[in-house]
Amino acid sequence: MGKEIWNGSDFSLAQTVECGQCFRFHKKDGRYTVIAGHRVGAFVQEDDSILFYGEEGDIPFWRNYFDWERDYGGLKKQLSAGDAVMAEAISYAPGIHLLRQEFFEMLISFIISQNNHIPRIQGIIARICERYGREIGEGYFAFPTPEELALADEEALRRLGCGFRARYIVDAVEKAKTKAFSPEILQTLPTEALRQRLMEICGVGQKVADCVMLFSLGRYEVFPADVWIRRVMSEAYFAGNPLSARELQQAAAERFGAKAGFAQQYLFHYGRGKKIGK
DNA sequence: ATCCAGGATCTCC
DNA sequence: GGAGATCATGGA
Repeated sequence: MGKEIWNGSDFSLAQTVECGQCFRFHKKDGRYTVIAGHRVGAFVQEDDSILFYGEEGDIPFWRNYFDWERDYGGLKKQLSAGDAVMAEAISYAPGIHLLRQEFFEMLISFIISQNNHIPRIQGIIARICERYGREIGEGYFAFPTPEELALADEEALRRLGCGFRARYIVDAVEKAKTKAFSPEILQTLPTEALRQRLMEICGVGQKVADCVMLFSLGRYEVFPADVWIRRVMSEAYFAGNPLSARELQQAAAERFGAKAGFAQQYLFHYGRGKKIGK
């Protein structure tokens, strides 16, 4: 029997897990098994109640992981005010929370994400974990640490399907082993300096850096702009006209300010789900 | 089968 | 500093 570990509105387990921000979960008749770092937990949602099946001691971790303490009701109200497109995007999936994921896992995962499909990204990450991560019970594998993934050379990563991203991962792992790229040190940097530091890694451009900052370092003001976000922003606010990266970032900053990262996730899931602009 | 994906890099102007 | 080709791979 599951233990109720959360009860509240403004949260959907399915929407949060399936909106494209995390890649390691399995769904089986309404029950989501989520793997985060070296932890695995299973969850079922019944109305506003979240039931948990897993290690009792991990509950504080999962409460933080799902970002349950934040006032999403107030956040959504603020983002929707005077913005019909944003309001529609939020109503499309009003239960999305931004997960608080692990730094190294996000770094490698979003390097893999470039010019790639989400199902394929999930497959590559799963193979990396099975090959280099340690087993954490009944067929589940932790995401490898930088030291563990350092055992993989470029050729081995290519065999797992990484393609041209293999050498990017090698460089990312090499840097992630150094203190300068530890999340603790990175977290001391202001956002722009942090972005530039991450972009020192070969294969990390602004989009990947922004995803890492948003999903693992709590930089909620950043606005990762992928193909779907470009389409949605173009359709929603610029009458379908293409816009430069600078124009897009400026529009997001003006409209969404310090909450741009949340806006981005609602817009991304909405645009991708409804194939806006495609 | 052909297209394309939560882009980044390299080249060339 | 901006536009265009190129990069591996396999799901759709």
